[in-house]
Amino acid sequence: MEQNCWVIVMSAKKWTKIEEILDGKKTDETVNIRGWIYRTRSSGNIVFIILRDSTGILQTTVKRGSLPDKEFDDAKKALIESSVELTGSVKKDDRAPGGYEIQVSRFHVVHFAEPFPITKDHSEEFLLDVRHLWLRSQKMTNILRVRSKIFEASHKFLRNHGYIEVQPPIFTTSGSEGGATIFELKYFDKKAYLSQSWQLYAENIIMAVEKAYCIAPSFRAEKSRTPRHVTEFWHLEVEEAWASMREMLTLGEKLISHICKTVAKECKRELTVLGQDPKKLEKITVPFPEITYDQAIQILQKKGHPIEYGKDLGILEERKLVENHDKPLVVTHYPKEIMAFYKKKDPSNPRVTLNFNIIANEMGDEILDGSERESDINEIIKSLKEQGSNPKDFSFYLDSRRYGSVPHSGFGLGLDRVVMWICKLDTIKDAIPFPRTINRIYP
RNA sequence: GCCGUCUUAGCUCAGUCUGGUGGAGCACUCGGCUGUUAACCGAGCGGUCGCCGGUUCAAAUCCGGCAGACGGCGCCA
Repeated sequence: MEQNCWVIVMSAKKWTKIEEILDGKKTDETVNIRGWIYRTRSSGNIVFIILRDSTGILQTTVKRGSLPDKEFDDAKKALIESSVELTGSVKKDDRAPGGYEIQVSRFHVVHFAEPFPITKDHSEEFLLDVRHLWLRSQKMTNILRVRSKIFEASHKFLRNHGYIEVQPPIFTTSGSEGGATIFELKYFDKKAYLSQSWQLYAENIIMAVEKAYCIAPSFRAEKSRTPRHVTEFWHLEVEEAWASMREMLTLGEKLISHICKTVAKECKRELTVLGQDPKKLEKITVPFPEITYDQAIQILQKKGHPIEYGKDLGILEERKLVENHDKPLVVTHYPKEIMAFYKKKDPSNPRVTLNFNIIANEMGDEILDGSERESDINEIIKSLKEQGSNPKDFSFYLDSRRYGSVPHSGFGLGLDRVVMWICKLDTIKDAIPFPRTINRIYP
């Protein structure tokens, strides 16, 4: 009964965020705060409890005699991650981490936590096993904030430029990147597949709305064991009728630049904690340096890196190319034979396609991939047959070339890789809250 | 798909080379401490040494097989 009254009284109170206290806005005031125990230490008749909320961490001191004995005893025995509500006086104190502390006069444990599995010694693998709990860490919280801002900036930018957000299906009947890497599942008594890309739908959608985009998960059953691959990733895709390769490339560069500048401006604190310098991101301005595939091969050979014309650029080549760059690098006009069927041949050089890749500086991996699309239905059917696909499975897609086909272009941006790049993460697994990889689908 | 490494307490690891009663730190429990900084001091709790087989008087340790995980490359965003 007594406890219920306390809850009612507490819930009527105003709650102060830890951030406000650390900013010095509440010094010498009495405040109510609530959160989770981040660290706790006791020494006889004083307990130091570092409390965490969504905005930061703050030391609180609980002294016997300054509050009811039962509350002192509760404070002493509450384990890490217990949830608490407390009242106390804010004091500036250099002995406290962050420079401020609360001297507690009331202490209410909302829930006594069981021993928290994450302690000071842990491996990357273990943290993935308990990812649902590790999300509470300062590192993951900061990443989630930056990630949210990247998504927000992307939506705003594209909408401001007149693109319509159109949601694609996730259940599909055919892939776009070749059959080997697609997830198959039972769809009642039929086979279905998880979407690898919205592109085949997008090329129809633009015949209606002209400028379209989506942000949706894409699924790839690639057995990739690298720090840059997850099987479920968030894909930002843009498709536009009448647009040339050059127009799409320019849009992609502007989008990336806009994301960087927005995050640099609005997530300064998070970036700094994560080890990224916001000033570096502010300097990601358009245009980006640009080379053709042919030039890339020449540069690599000149640097003494063994590669032959016609071989796709791997991570080692891409890293070499962006060495000492402070902006992403654009590579265009890859050989036709290593490109997907829908990429348009360059009329002035049929050996290559009108495509572009954007490689992130420092990280050295592809984040954006785009092209002008092949508009000749016979060329597409020929390419589909060459890659072993049955054109009949792509009938709805081919309709986009049957009824008023127009030149058009588009690109895909790997948002998780953008998060990884901007937050300077060692692995893409930390860029997404619950990563799915070749061996992990839990939690 | 190719190559490499690893598997011992809830977590992080030593111990394996050179076979002989399974260890440390953290976490947790109990005790001590009125200013700690992932506090400290003392005690306690905690194990099918990944699994199966072999060698041996004796295997965490040596040999064979299997499984799982991690890392690098390829494929891709």
